[in-house]
Amino acid sequence: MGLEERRKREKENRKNAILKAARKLFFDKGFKNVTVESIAKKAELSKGSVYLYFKSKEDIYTQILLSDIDKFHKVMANIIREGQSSSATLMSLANLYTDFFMNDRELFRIMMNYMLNIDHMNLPEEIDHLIVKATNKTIDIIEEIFMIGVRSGEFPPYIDLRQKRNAIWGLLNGTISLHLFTGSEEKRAERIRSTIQTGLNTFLRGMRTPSGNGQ
Amino acid sequence: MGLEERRKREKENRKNAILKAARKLFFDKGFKNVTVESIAKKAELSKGSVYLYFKSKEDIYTQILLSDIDKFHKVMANIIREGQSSSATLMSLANLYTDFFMNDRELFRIMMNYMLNIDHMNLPEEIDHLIVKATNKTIDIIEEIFMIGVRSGEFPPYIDLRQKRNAIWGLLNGTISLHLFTGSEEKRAERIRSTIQTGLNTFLRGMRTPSGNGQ
DNA sequence: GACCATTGGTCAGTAATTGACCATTGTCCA
DNA sequence: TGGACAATGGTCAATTACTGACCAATGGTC
Repeated sequence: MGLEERRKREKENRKNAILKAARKLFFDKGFKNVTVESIAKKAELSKGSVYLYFKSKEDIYTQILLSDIDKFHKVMANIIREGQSSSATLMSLANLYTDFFMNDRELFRIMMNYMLNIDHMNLPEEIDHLIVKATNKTIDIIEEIFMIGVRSGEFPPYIDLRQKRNAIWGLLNGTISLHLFTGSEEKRAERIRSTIQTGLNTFLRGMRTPSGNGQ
Repeated sequence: MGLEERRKREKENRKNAILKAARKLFFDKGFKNVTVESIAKKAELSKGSVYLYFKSKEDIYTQILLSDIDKFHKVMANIIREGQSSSATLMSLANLYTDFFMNDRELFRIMMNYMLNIDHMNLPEEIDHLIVKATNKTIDIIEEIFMIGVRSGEFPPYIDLRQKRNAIWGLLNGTISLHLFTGSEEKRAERIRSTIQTGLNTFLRGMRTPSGNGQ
């Protein structure tokens, strides 16, 4: 409760106000279409003040990305739980993954761009690396879930892990892409979730039935 | 959500932080024993800043008094309700009155001082006047309640209103004085409330029974 | 390829905050 | 009694935070 402490706290608050304003704008309009002036306005500050807290527009952007990637990892970290079937785990992964990117369209767009090598935006090396890592994280987790399923006998032992993993990853991201940037806001969450849920269920059923022998 | 508006809001917040800190200190220690430096510390500001928002220590004090007197009037304003016996009204007045001053000992002390002409503290004329007015307010309300009670037949018509009114006022403030500045904090509220409640009930019973004929 | 609009970034000017300092007052002790 | 001293209300020059007019670079248009 000191005086120095109060000033530090207020600085932190200012910075957060800018980040909050910027996040919303970036995620609504994308990096290029947001002006620093508009961020300042939304944060109820002057443009000059924004530059007291961040050294560039890009700096704001990368700090948001870093913090969101961090959140992403936290969300993904505890997906795999004891005593839950791999199918159920995959389903909860799909739901969490969808929910996360529903609230962070910009990050999704960026990850997709990286995946597709469209546009590396000239972000610092370090950020590049982290984004790639975050992108791969989901793939790794899906593979891990499949391995657990095979080990427990839930899935046949002869499946091609890589293939299944990629199919699921594609299903997830393809569906999200399709819905996230098209159509109206209304009931978007429901549409994505139900599409993914039925798709995933169908796929898993296919894996377990003898006719669809996992190949 | 403009920029000018934000600054205005923040000024208001600063001022309120000072008032909040000062109120607590004044009510704990009394005007004389509080230093401006201590107010500043508690509000996490420098002494200089306090003087940006208030022109003197006394100014802080009177602003708190004014705002508290205002609150007091708001609390007292709606005591009298249709369809409630005068006894019940008196009881709720007693409870509200007690609760109010439990949280504002300093104001109580000041009002008592004024009543007893002990110390007028050199507050501006205007404040003096308001404090006297607030003090008298309670007396007037008690009298009004008695009059309603007489009119409705709840109390005998021959009672001396002034006498009864003064007795109740004395009971209230005497009890609060006794408890508010002595003994331990623990269960103080309960002690005051129960003392006043039984005292008031006894008094009212006395007024209604033929033997205690209201004189 | 000249003009213009837009916008990222700068910086001199302004506002808010600080705390060392001063003047006054009350206290204590010789 | 009076003077040394501590405590504290109030001031103000120095520091820190914030602002917005301005500049330079960029991209679009005719």
